[in-house]
Amino acid sequence: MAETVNYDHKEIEPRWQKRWEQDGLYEANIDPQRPKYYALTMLPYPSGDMHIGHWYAMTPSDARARFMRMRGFNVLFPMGFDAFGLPAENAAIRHGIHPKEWTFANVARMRQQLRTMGTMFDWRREAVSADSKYYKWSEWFFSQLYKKGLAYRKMSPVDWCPHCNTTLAREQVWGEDRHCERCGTPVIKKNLEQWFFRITQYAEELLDFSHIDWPERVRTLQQNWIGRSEGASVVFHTEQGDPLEVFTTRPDTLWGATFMVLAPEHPLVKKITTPAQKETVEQYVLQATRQTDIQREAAEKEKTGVFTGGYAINPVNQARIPIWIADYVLMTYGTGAIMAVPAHDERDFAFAIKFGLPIIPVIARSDGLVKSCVLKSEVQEGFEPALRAAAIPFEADQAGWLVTPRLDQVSAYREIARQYLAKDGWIELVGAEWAFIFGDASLEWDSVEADREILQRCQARRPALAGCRTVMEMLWQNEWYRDTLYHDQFGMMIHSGEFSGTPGETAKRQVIDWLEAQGIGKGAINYHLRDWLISRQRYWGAPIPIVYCPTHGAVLVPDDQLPVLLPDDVEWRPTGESPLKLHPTWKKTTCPICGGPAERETDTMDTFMCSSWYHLRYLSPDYDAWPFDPVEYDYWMPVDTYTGGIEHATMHLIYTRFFHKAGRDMGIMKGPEPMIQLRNQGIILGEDSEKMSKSRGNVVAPDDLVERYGADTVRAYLMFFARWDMGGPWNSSGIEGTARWIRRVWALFTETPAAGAPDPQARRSLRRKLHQTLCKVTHDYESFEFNTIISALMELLNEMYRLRDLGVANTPEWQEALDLYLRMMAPSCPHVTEELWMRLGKPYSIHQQAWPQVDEEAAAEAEITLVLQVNGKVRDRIQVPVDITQEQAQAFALASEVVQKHLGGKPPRKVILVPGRLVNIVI
RNA sequence: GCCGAAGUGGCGGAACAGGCAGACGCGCACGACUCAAAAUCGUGUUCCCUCGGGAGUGUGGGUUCGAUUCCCACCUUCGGCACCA
Repeated sequence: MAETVNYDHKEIEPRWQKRWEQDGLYEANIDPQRPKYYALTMLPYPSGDMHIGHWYAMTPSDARARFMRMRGFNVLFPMGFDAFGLPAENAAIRHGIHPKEWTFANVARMRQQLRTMGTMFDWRREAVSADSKYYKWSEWFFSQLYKKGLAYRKMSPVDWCPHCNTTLAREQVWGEDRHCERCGTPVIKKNLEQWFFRITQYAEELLDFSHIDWPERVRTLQQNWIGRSEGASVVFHTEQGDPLEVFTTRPDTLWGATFMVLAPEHPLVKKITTPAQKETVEQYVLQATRQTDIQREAAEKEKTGVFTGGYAINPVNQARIPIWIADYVLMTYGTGAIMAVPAHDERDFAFAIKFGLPIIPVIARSDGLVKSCVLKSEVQEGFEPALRAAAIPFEADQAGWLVTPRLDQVSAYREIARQYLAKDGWIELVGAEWAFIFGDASLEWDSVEADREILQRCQARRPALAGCRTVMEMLWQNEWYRDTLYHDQFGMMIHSGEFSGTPGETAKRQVIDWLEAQGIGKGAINYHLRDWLISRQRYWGAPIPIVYCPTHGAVLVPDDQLPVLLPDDVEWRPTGESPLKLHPTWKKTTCPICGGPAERETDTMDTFMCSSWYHLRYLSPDYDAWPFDPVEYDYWMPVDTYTGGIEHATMHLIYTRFFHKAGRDMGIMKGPEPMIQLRNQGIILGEDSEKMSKSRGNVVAPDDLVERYGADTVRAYLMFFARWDMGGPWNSSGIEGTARWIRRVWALFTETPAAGAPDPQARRSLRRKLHQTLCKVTHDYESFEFNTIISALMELLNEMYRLRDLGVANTPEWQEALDLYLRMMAPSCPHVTEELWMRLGKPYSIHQQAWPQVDEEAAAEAEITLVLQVNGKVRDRIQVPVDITQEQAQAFALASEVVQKHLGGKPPRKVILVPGRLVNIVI
């Protein structure tokens, strides 16, 4: 064996990287003989420098792709660049470099850095989205979507970043202050003609995750984002006779709809507003549309709104109810109009209390809570003893009684109330039971008319209530009642005509059926998901292949004229307008239909459009007849394993699914989903536990680490230092552990074995540990538990060091251990294992070797440690053969001195035997 | 407010399916080698203790012979959504 030399990553790593590239070791080609495996990791944006986060995302993914390759799969593991986007333009503005130049220089630099990681990327398949031979097909996909009616243009209020001078998609607006994802500037609303993709058409299908193995977290995020609500759409009519459709999730509360609210932008607002209200309404509308979202937020959710003067008819009970407008109703959801049920909707309740609109409870409380506050002046002597006699719970104070009858005591309580009521007094019950007991009558609070009558009677009796506009407002003044007045639970319907008494479980369904039978409404489903806004008023993106002709309107650029190329000579300084708009000639063109003069669309596409199909371009980046080579597609697709950050859950990961499904419906793609298995890595924070950022100065530069420790050490440390899906704060001293491990591997594998008489026991131990480790490492690679892979290998190494001193180093078992150890280590540390593999005289390359098979027999334990417990506490441990019988185990346990001592002569009451693990003696 | 994830030594983390808590590593302490340092190697390292033991996986309860693991309530941290009718 070669003389011992020190481990020198600087010599080893570049040498093997060069050799692998020369040999095309990682080139993946179609091979029908072998099962394919498409491993994909999210492509980076070429921001200039590789971040440790890129390494964290890519190297464990690479290790797993290598593992799959050793397991016999034909693995495709490609890489590319998501190269369009704002930072290129911002850099251009700041440093005066052309975005194209800046981007491609960064791509070149990052490509270099990526190569130092020792990954198995097949670079022949690299794709760069800003390359015209790539974006030609992004444009082509736009055309396909347009032809299919999935791309459309509309005037729409959109989020606009005043710093980036562009619109943003809903998911690119972050945080409570609604700031731009890229630059942090709070966004404003603008009304613009914009292009959208009709992703909402796929909302229902996107909720179906049955074909994919994705983390629960991602599925939940997508589910919430899509936000499906089941309910009914119900048609009200204005007094003028115009239909006014609303969506509600609670058709069972229809009888409690005491007013309606329209979004300020609602088209009917003008028509229903009465002359008297005209000015107020116009002012409110103006103010609402002018306000930015931040201003709306700043209002602390205090409800605002104005009455239009118009009325609608509630179709279930013909009640005439006022129509208001308020900005808490959004034009973008449902129909932009709601029926307000203030008794059972929190927002409507707040609005009604503020503006004095009537609130009628129509759903009974299901918790049975009933409250009745009785003032001394309202009752005669004997009230309290009567309560006591009936065992009705109450608290007394100077002013009176706070009575809380149980539901089964309510009728008894009503009787007492009637009996002891003072002249001109009244008593109310609130909560699960609503009643107003006057001397001459008990009034049901079941309609707006009843509300008025009850209020009048109360006000007549107590002038202090003169300021109250509704019964609920009166009750609301009593602090003690507050938690009992409003709820949004399902429950038995009350005050709802013939539906009163319908139980909560079936109410919704029954009302929907009835609405359908009556022809006034039907079951309906609504989604929070909005159509995907793709227009960006920027230069550095794929052009939207549309031409505007004065006679023919928006016309697609014919496929044979694609790509619409970006001009190089643009003025990119920020003006608030798209640089393409300011270009002197670029937008001037001719209409593809009539040949007359026409103008190009000057907006470009959201970069998420480009990244929605990059996994297809990788298949054949130079193919020019189609976005991808169908032969490659049929072999490689779908992606078997996709890895990347969870931050894309509601952006890229929804878009790419939509894209695939739309493509499938157009006959371009195949199968239900583009990516079968998804796994997310966590985020590495700075050593200060804060997000890494240049301004904080806590950024960990991978290049420095590679220089100092080598790529293998950095790779292993990234696998070892945390659970991969969790991430966590970086710890710079921890890497010493993996560095030491690799040095110890190197030392053991390059030393000349000492002669010695092999101990048969040690030889067996070595094989046992070796195959146990193999079993664990195999399992952990399969389930992405990278940290325990490295720790298992460290354990095995420690054991090998121990056994080496017992003379096993000259045995076949030792040779087997060296061989398997390197194979197991190869995916995580490709360079050092290749080097040691060569030094052991084995055939090039270790990365073309098969993953070893576990020898179950060798891995089996001969002896086990039997834990002896007394009353569930560990008292002793003994070594016993694995095949020991239950009786023997019990006998051994009782024979233990320590156990006997703890038994203290008492007989065991019970003995629990867990085969192969423990004996628990209960006394 | 709603939804989700996570709380284990000084630190990162481990524990298959209810059965030995703290694997592996960092750090630290002591020792060996060295003139010395680095590197390397060895030993120890949850806490308390009267050296018999006792306590201990965010907190408080519960189920069980036995709970980091299951159930209930709560606290803290992180992430997402947020006037979505």
